[in-house]
Amino acid sequence: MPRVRLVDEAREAGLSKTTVSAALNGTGRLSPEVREKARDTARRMGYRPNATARQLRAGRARLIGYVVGELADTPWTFLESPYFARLTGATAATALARGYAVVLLPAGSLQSEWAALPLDAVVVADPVADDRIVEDLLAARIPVFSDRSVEGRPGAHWVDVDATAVVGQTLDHFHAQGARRPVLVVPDSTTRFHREVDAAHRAWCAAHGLPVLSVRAAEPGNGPVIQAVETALGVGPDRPDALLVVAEASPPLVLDAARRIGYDVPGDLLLACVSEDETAVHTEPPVTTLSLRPDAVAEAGIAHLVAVLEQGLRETGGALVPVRLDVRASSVRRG
Amino acid sequence: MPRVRLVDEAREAGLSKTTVSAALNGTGRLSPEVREKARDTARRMGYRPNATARQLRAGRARLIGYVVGELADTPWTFLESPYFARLTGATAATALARGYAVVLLPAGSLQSEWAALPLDAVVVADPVADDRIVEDLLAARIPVFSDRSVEGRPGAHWVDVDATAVVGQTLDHFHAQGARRPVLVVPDSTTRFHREVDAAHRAWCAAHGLPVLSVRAAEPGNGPVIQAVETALGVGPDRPDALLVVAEASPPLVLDAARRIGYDVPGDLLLACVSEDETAVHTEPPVTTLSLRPDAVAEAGIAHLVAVLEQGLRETGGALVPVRLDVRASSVRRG
DNA sequence: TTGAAAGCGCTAACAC
DNA sequence: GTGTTAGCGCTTTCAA
Repeated sequence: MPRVRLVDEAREAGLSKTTVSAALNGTGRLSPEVREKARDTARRMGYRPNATARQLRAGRARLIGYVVGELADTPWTFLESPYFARLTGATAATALARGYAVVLLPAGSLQSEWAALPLDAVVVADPVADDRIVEDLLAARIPVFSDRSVEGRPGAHWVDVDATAVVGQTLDHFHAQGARRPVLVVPDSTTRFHREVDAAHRAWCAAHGLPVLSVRAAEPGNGPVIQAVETALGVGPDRPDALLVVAEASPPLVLDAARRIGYDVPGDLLLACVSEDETAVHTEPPVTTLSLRPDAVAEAGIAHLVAVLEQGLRETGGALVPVRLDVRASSVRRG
Repeated sequence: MPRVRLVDEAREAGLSKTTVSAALNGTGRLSPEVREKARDTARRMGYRPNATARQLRAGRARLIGYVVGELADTPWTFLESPYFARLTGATAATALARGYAVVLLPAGSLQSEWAALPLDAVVVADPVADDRIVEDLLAARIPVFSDRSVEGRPGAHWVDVDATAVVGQTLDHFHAQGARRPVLVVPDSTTRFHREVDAAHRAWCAAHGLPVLSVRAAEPGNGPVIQAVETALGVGPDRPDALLVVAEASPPLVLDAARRIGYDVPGDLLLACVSEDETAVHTEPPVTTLSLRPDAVAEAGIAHLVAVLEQGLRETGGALVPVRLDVRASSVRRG
């Protein structure tokens, strides 16, 4: 039993394709009776327009690709990071609300994987340095939306997190709580974000006349980061009095590590993690987090994308999305 | 500058559409020179076939929808669960390898949200009880792939996790380690999986002549589950000697909770969590986990989907995917 | 107010 | 071997 087509239902209703199409789409000038009749017949026959045919006619498929760089080696691990999980969900939801569907693409996918898809644009959530995908997409004249690392390339647009604010807000908060030896833990990755955090940290310390204390985790992921935390907290006679972890590590694990080394949080050590992980709320004490606002990033990105696609917006400076510090007991001096 | 079409490049190469099409698709019988010439011209002009037109011709878009039930109230929170994160990634990767792209759909989405998409099938990862989406899809004659709860409905196919094995393997392991008062914590949800776990637990306890100890968390999510853990471990004079948490809760949080109440793990209490969360490896001691094998579920599901779509496979019994117990120090008696 | 016909870009019979 | 042609199912001028 083949699917009901527009012609089928037109014939059944004794009308023409044109009339039925207009009736169902609410276009054209038709008498109410005819419109009603067409709709009735459609319902009765279970007619559903063929999406592909419509897309062909329309010239666009309202489909956007979504690529994320892999964390560690395994593609898709990214989704296990609360930040990317939320970014992904928020992107899909926002896009859908604007009439665009999102298809998931693995990082490092080849032309052959996405060439068969009618993509209007592609969002590259976290471009991996050596990934060819951005160039390939631009060469295929598919608009790319990514982070600031694509800035300046024709056809590429960006939205990014304000890395300077990340460091500034947290260290200002530590400072206000009396900390004078804050230490930073950040992965030794080539990601633009981590480089910016590092730079912002140096600048902040210089501006405040404090020593630049920082430890780089060998790579992202809980294992290496926890190790780096242990290193950071173990240093010499002058122990740090505050710790900022910018690595999406599990807050309970970081807290446990600090305790194992003999710190009381927040007594001897103020703690804050850049993380979207809700477990931070459930530890004892709850852990202060700095949210990168994946939902806001997604919204800004999709808004930008829609503007470019639908109003042919050409050059814009991109957008820097603000972050949010959620102060909890782990970074508040008891008094 | 409009996009290069097949006709454009045919004219440029001095060939017909047919010839060029055949040359690029590797079909038909063409002289090597002609084929090469066509390919050259295509490359030179930057010709890329229009995906929508191909789909229309082919009759299918090789696009599948992917819907997940929301955890708590917020749609998309699911992605923050390591299980669903991996299931999602594995589904997308497996599907893509088979030539199908996956589009992300929010739970509870209306017809209007997916009707405009040329979906060949839809995967419903975790059907929410009162979600109309499954009926709507089936009514639209779109094949649905989901868990066992759709069993028996025409057009619906399933793959599921073996809930009995989840409970059996873990409790057998506890029992072998000498535990005689294992307690189960499971969310009080209407999810089929949780109901099955509950039933399997009763059956196992009855079969082994042990008391049925269990506590239901008010809902999924770390907060309620940790509370339930506290309740479970606090009970009366006969304290439990083993704890199984089937709720995708954060292993470090569960461990910390047990400690706060005064348990030594694994001294007084053996601990295992059903979880894909890799933080389990990094606690002290590391936490035993039972993996629901989201990657295996995805593979089985997509294999099934492809068989149905491409070989018109009709009735099959569905598949039960095995689970994997990763024994770590938290559930091994010292000594 | 309604209908006939062209055409979106591609592929595959079928003729040459 | 290569080209001509007829659609895939839909929307939309344009004519009646």
